[in-house]
Amino acid sequence: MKKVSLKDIAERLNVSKTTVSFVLNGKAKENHISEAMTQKILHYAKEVGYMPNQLAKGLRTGETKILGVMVEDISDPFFSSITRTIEEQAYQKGYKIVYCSTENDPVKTKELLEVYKSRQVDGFIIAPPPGVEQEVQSLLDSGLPLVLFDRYFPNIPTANVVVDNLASAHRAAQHLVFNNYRQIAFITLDSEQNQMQERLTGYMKAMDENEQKHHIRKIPFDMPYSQVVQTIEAYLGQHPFIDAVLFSTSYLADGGLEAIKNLNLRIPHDMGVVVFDDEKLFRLFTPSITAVAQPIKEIASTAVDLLLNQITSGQKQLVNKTTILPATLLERDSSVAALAKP
Amino acid sequence: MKKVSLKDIAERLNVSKTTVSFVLNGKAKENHISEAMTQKILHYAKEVGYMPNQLAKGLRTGETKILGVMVEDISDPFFSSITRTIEEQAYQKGYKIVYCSTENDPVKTKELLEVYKSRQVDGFIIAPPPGVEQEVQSLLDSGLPLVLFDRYFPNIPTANVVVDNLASAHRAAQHLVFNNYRQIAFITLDSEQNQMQERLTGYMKAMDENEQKHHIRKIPFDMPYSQVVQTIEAYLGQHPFIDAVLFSTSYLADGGLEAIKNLNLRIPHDMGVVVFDDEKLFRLFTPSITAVAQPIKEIASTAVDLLLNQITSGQKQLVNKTTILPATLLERDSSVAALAKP
DNA sequence: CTGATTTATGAAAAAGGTTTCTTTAAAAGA
DNA sequence: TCTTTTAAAGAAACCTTTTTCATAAATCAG
Repeated sequence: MKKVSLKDIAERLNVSKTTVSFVLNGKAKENHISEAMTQKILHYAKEVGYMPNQLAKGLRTGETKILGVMVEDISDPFFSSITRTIEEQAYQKGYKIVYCSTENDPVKTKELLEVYKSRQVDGFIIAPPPGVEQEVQSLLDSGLPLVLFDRYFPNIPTANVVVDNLASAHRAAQHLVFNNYRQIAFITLDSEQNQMQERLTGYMKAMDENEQKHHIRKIPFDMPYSQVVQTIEAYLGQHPFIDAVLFSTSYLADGGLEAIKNLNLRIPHDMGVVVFDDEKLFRLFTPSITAVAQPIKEIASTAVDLLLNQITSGQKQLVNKTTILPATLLERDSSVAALAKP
Repeated sequence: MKKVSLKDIAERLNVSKTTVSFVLNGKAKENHISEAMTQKILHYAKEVGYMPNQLAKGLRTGETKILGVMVEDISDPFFSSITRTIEEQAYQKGYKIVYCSTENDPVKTKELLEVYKSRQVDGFIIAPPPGVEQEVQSLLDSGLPLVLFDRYFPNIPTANVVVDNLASAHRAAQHLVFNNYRQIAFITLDSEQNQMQERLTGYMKAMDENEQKHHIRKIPFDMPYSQVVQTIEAYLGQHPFIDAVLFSTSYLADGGLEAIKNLNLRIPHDMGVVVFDDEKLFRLFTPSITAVAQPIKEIASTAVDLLLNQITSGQKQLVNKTTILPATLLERDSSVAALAKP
């Protein structure tokens, strides 16, 4: 049951490795291998269950058929469903993926990038943490196929796929205004990443247009969950006039919902709620939670398509294109006017 | 900025590849490389940012420092959090992971196994689908380090890590009995996998001990979500006397909760609910959902430890050990007696 | 001073493929 | 009949490392 190599086959059949390699790679015809020989080799290879060693293959050809995927945290529902779709799409096209969680840590990310490069992945799909501009630029310079998603660096000409964060946040905030909420808070991460900045801008724009005050609370990025709950609880406690909250990420939303529950505030009567990123169970909540849903499948398959294009077309053409997809506001009970102000 | 190889360094420094390799692998001393030479090489390697090609290294040494992880579906919260912890643990010990979703499909799984073998992963952590006994046995035969989790094949002597499914299900059902529910249904997957069988047995044992009738509904494995909802809705509609449900997986639980909502049944008054596998948001539900929580971290780190032990100790010793971890019943509002029968 | 060690380094093989270049024999063209 | 093509297959280089073995000089024992 030991694994059989191409050399083994060649020796056993008394032919050269060359011939075997040609046949097994479907290049028999163009290299004038006789039909008899072709069949003999094919048959024997199948019989012994030959599988080429991909390391050797990758070493020689420079192609590994592996894509490196880097997300912030694979246990986050948003990222895990994106990754799932990426995996599916890539698999269909004959690619495997290796992935990792960056934890939004630039140091870890840089390490991981080196690891992936040294494993000669054929391309990258990355949700980059802040502070890795240089590394991304250098990937680009070395001509490595690369797609960023969820966030990107505006002054690096990569291929990106994101949702229209500004418009989505604006729409979400506007929706709360329509529903008669008058003191709308925006709870977000203290982050310079562009998706967060855009969501913030969208919120502020909506407030300005409606001549409402800004109520912005920025939570440090690495704060553990229990503290997030406490922090939001304290914030809402100290600002009792706030009658609605827009959460910029589902991580914050979870903490926020817990805080609201702890404060015994009734949704949507005492507090309207809209959340960035839908979660499977939000629909089943009582009341159901209004959410901005990103188009997971589209994001993932666009990213894969863009990447595979770069890979196959020898890159250097479709790059520097930011694909902006629309997000959907799922209007559910947690923000409904009729319920809010009877 | 092109990548520099060991050969490049050797040529540039006018030394042999051997010397460079020894130095860079910390084997300078034992191979009598002079301190001056050592420093020169180290310094230059750092200057040009040398990173060894892992493909070549793996090809030569047979070690890749990569672990293959196969789960049913990476977008399932249970599996994604397990995977996250596996990743963390493995990373700390210098291992990277490649993972894939088997979709519980034996054919896809067999393919993937071949892929991983041909990439020479150092070991496997697998939640196996049904029907891959032969492949698992052959992995074992070829001496490949391997750990199964979540489910396993009782007559294959692998290392396994699971929770005590029988006792957990028994405890969950018993808990419903204590809370005065009298017609308790068990909604599960139509699956021969041993974790499902054990949960079923645990439920039946509890019913028998309390002289209650079995109400078992098996849902086909590959049924799409919307149909799951319909099916459960129909089942509960046709069996109106059922006053509590134990769901054997969170996938079914999601569908079941939606069905219960559609039927306008009040939890826990009209229907007690206990769910296998906790989800982050169950705590925040109204009413909060009672769940059997598996010890994610322990499962993952036990699996990694067992695997790494096999790898480093040249395997063949700790194998054939099934580690059974306890699960926790998180008693929340969806199954509480006082609320149920006022 | 000679033979045995030790020190410091390099040459070459090996891992398992792919690919370019040859080689040999047969077929085709002149 | 002699040269040119083409068919069929093999030899060898190459991708990048690791590792065994060899070599030369220096040191040491006697």
